Amino acid sequence: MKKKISDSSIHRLSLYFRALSLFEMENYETVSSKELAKHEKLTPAQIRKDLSSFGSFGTRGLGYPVHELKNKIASILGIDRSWRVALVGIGNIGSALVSYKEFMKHGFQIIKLFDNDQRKIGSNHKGIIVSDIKNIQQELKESNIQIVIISVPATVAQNIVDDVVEAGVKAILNFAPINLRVPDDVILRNENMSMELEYLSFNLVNYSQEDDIEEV
Amino acid sequence: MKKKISDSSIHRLSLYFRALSLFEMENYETVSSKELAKHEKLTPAQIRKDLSSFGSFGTRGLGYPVHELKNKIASILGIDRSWRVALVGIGNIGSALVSYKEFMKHGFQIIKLFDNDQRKIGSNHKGIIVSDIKNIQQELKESNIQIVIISVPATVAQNIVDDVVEAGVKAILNFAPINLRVPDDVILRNENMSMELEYLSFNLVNYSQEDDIEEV
DNA sequence: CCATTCATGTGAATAGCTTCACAAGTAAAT
DNA sequence: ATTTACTTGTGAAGCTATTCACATGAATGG
Ligand SMILES: NC(=O)c1ccc[n+]([C@@H]2O[C@H](COP(=O)([O-])OP(=O)(O)OC[C@H]3O[C@@H](n4cnc5c(N)ncnc54)[C@H](O)[C@@H]3O)[C@@H](O)[C@H]2O)c1
Ligand SMILES: NC(=O)c1ccc[n+]([C@@H]2O[C@H](COP(=O)([O-])OP(=O)(O)OC[C@H]3O[C@@H](n4cnc5c(N)ncnc54)[C@H](O)[C@@H]3O)[C@@H](O)[C@H]2O)c1
Repeated sequence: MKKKISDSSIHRLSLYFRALSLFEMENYETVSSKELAKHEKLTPAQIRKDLSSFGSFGTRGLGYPVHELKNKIASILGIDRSWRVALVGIGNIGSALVSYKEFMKHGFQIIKLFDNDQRKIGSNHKGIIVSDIKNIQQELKESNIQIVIISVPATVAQNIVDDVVEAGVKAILNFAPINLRVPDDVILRNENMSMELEYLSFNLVNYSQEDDIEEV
Repeated sequence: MKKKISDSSIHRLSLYFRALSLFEMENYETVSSKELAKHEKLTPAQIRKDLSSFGSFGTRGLGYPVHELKNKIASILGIDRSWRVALVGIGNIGSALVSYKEFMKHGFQIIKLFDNDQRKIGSNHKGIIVSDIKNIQQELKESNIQIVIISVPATVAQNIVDDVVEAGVKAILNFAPINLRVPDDVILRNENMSMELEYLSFNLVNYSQEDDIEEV
């Protein structure tokens, strides 16, 4: 029976991968949990705990082998392979995402684009011809798409997601600010930028230095 | 002494605000924690707990007054006012963010843009003239900027953040995939889209239905 | 070869967050 | 006025995540 890995632990694995990539470029042979922790502002114990749920990768007294651990984490995260990704809604944010090279580097290949705007359908974005949203179910299946990115207005997102789910896609990354309903076997993540700005304003209002006098 | 509010609780406040806005548009007078919970896939108890750290806003037997609670949460989150925001790096993602109307609606006004590309400096984006990055410190101070969005390549992000911090800005939203160092009194949030895709691939690899047979 | 230093891996302890469960308050119907 | 149906607000319980602390093992230097 596999142990359930927490969401935060998964996210930290991404950080470790990123840090290890940098250490590798600087020709480090090994790196300790202490060094990794400093780099990503975490605690050494947490890094060791996180890694220990997947095996023993380090050497006592020495640390972790950079290259090897990086590959191991890539395999754990599933970024040692290629993922077939489609994106729906080639507007402001959609276009930015299609141009983002980092995705490709981590194995996420955007190979299909969908929109409902006649001016966009048939046009070429980074070598991909934009398909008509009408054909989405058929084309997702044909291209064997595994992950779909949603970057359409919130009002139409649920309808599109229903189609995407019906086409058998099991993983969705949503940029529309709306709580989408998907079946239990579909993994949904939301990217909500307003939320992060609101986090900042909350802290500015409630915890910034000037307010301290009120707390006495 | 103020009680420390958890990050997840702050994020949920944003969800409540969004849900209440919808309920308000549908002319609901009141809404129960149960209804809110269903809307955002949370538990009623959690919503009541979250709200209770800021006061008693509901009426037993009836629920919460939609309009009033929405305003109250807006005030708690600090989105009942206007924030002066600057954005650095008018590339793919930067341009998308400048065009994003949702930010404005929640009080985040992007009023300054910076870049180091001569072709972009002086050009007009949504009514804002792009400034030379060289003058960032002076112009941030002059315009009394409170929040800065970083959308430059990771390699130059730390340098820019150092300037931003020196100019007295206390809140930063970073899109570059790098761990930026800021003093303790500066609030930093990172928006990392690769991380979310990696979360999806992790779950596809580790928990999707097809793998279940391996777990027996 | 032995002492010293370093750093992992992991149970145990602690801290933090979520859910439970219920007393208490409100509204509406009769 | 009383009953019924509802829903809040909140201590307490339960659960999850993080940190502590140390036994264990590896490398280095004299
Ligand atoms: N622009 C941003 O920086 C930003 C940031 C965060 C979130 N978002 C969210 O991302 C989504 C898109 O934002 P945007 O700024 O890119 O908007 P946009 O209007 O520029 O793009 C939306 C695209 O979706 C297409 N579209 C509309 N209805 C469709 C349908 N039924 N089927 C297929 N395509 C359809 C449009 O033709 C357009 O190309 C929105 O939900 C927005 O809230 C945007
Ligand atoms: N494109 C995306 O969808 C996306 C998604 C997530 C994160 N990001 C991150 O956002 C950042 C920007 O990505 P992008 O795709 O928009 O890249 P981009 O190259 O299109 O844009 C970068 C912009 O920054 C400007 N710039 C470069 N150096 C600068 C400096 N020293 N001072 C001021 N401006 C400078 C460039 O002129 C350019 O306009 C990167 O860190 C990237 O990893 C991008």
